[in-house]
Amino acid sequence: MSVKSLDKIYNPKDFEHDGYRKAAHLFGPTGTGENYFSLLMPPPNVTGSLHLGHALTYTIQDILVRFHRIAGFDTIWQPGTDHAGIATQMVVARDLESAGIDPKSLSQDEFIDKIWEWKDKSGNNILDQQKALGCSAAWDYSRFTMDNGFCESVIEAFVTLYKSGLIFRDKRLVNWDTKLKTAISDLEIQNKEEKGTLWYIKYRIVDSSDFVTIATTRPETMFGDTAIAVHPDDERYKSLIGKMAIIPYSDRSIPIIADDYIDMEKGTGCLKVTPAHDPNDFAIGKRHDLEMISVIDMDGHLVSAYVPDLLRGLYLKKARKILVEKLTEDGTLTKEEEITHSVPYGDRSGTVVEPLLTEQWFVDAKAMAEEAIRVVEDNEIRFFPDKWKNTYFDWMRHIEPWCISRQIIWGHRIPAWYGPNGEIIVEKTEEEAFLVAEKLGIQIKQLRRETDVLDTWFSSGLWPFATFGWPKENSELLKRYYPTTTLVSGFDIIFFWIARMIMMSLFFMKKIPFKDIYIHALVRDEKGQKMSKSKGNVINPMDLIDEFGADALRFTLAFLSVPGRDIKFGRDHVKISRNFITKIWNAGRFLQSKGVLFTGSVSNINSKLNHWILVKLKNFKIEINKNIAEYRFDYATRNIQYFLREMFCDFFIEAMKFQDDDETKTVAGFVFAEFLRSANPFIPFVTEQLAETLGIIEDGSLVMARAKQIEPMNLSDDFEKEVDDFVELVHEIRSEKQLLGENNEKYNALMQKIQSWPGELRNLAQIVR
RNA sequence: GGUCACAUAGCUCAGUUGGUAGAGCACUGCGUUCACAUCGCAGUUGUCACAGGUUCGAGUCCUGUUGUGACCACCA
Repeated sequence: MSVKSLDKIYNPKDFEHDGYRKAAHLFGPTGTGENYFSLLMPPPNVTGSLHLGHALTYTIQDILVRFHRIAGFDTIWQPGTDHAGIATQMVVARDLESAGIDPKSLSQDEFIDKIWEWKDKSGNNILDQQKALGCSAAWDYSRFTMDNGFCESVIEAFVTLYKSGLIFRDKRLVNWDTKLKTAISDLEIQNKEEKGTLWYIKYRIVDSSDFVTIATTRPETMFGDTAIAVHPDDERYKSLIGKMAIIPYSDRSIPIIADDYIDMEKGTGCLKVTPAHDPNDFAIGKRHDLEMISVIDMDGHLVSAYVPDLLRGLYLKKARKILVEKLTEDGTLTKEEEITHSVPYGDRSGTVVEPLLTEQWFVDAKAMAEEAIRVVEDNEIRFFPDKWKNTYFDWMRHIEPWCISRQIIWGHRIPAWYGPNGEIIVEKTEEEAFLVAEKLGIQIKQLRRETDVLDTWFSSGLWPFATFGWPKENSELLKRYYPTTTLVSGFDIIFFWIARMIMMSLFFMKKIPFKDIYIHALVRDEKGQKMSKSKGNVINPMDLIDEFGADALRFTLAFLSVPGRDIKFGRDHVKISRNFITKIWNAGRFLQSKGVLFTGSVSNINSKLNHWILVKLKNFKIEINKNIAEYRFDYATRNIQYFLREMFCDFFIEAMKFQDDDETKTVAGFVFAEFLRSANPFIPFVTEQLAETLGIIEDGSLVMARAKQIEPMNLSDDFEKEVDDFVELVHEIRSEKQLLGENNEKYNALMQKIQSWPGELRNLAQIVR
């Protein structure tokens, strides 16, 4: 509904805000002009629906984009979605199950088709919600991390990194998710504090009746032990070093070795070393060149020829229970102790993660991190707030090889082929791989294509340049909009995404991907607790938009965005914002009823009142521009409130009721129009609706998004102080009247003063009332 | 164990180079006068966590303590 007259009170439900639809074609880049502003939208997972965290991050991004667009920058806000490998595959599998379909009964291709179906449905859902929030992204340029062009980018990146020696294949200890049956990276692990048991177990010394006692929380892994380690200076065990010990229920004997890593205080001071199933033991194993014996399979069963028949093939938990019973029975287990320790869980699956020895693909992150650290040290890339760079450095300086292969089906398939004798061929296409194979004398039918896919974050890491057409040589978008200007993100993906983008961009583009990184807060509930489905305290932003309007939600989120502090979000805040937006609406109604014209030019101002409001407007614009440039959106919303309420409504509009000559009306129209422009990034729907209805912009073509910046006039501050004094006197008189009534000496004196105020302002004394 | 935050009115929070403590909500009183009751006008509310120090002067700077939270590492 388009309103010509603002004859009713603002209610978000009454307006469809079709200004958004009309302006949508203007959201893309123009490709012209000197300055550009380029912003990447962190691609939401295709599985997702909008939550308040999204609403916050998109609001901040849209504020930046609209602000720069209005200021005349050529602006691109690059949107898209992420295929989110594991997460999506899980959600779709669950969806199929609830529809009575067993995902395992589908072929791989059928399953992938189902995922694409889901993606189309879910992707649109997110898009609609982003639009409802008012996001002015370059929708026509939207990308998906698995669209055709992006697939090419990923292949190119992988092959280039491989041939540069930065991607390698290796047999290492990786985090294995026994439920999803895939490797996952260190970042995808959540450690949880848990109660557990520490078991003390005796190992007999070979050719002796003596024992050595170790303490362990995982007795079932003892069949993979290949040493017992003690500290070289430990007087208790010095004499044992070099001797052999026998693993219970096994005829296998293992050496007792000395290693500095051992802590004499912990447990018994003797550590069973299981290199294939523990990262620290793996390191010890490497140092001492120990055998690595795997006794756990990829489903989480205890397997291996070294495992006694009784336990072989059982799930770990079951095997542990039986083993502990047996050991207790025959006195090999001497002590049990309750302890709390932390246990690694898979982020997505929620099951215990097993360190397993498998062949995987890795990125040599250490090599790539060097330059990525330097650009932040040298302030080529800056964090806002600054403190986050410490978090970044901390991780980057201790970075480990990044495991990028996943044993799932939804994702970018690794472009590698294996020959019959362990040859590895990595090429962009099958044809090229075949050519290489021929040269090596390998028959094509002997080649086996890698089935693993890449970690989702490998493709997301290419987002800053792949979205703009890389590796195409002639990409105009890449030339014009890379590097991007700013990145807006939550702290939770500094490692997952931001660090990877910086490393990838520096390698492939030889230039930083963005100059500023704005890290926003986490949205919590009113009590400061994390919002989660299980707690039932999740607030759906769409409900808030329905009830209070997107403008109110946006304004609230910006208002609460204090750097370095989490947001405690309550719906009362949104209501307050809605009330303020009503205030703007009503100011517009008043001006319209006064017959104000909004297109007049302002020059040769005579009235002090008008001069005053213009100075206040100028200051307001300076302040808000400064605050947005410094990412202080909380201050900016306060600027908006203060100017509109205290300056414009409470004094200027009230004064207008006694001074409504043509000059004042022209100034009022000018000031209000300029206010709407400044507030538009925060309050797009209502400002656009008002601008259209009041004739500030041409009807039917909402070019608010491209409004010309009107340079602040060269105003002197001459009259500012006098009117400020006058305003203060008005407050003083009202206060006096309220406290002591109208018949007292002080009140009379103040009234006398205001009524004999020299010059123009005397007429405004009536404002006291 | 390491790192980083935070602690200001009943509540949520500002306080940007050290100079008489602020806003909104809540609460109290008044008010429907040419926008606005989704409102206006006016008012009440503080050992700025604690203890020291620097300074003419500290919410602000320094040290320590307590409490809360986050992240990283370790966990035999």
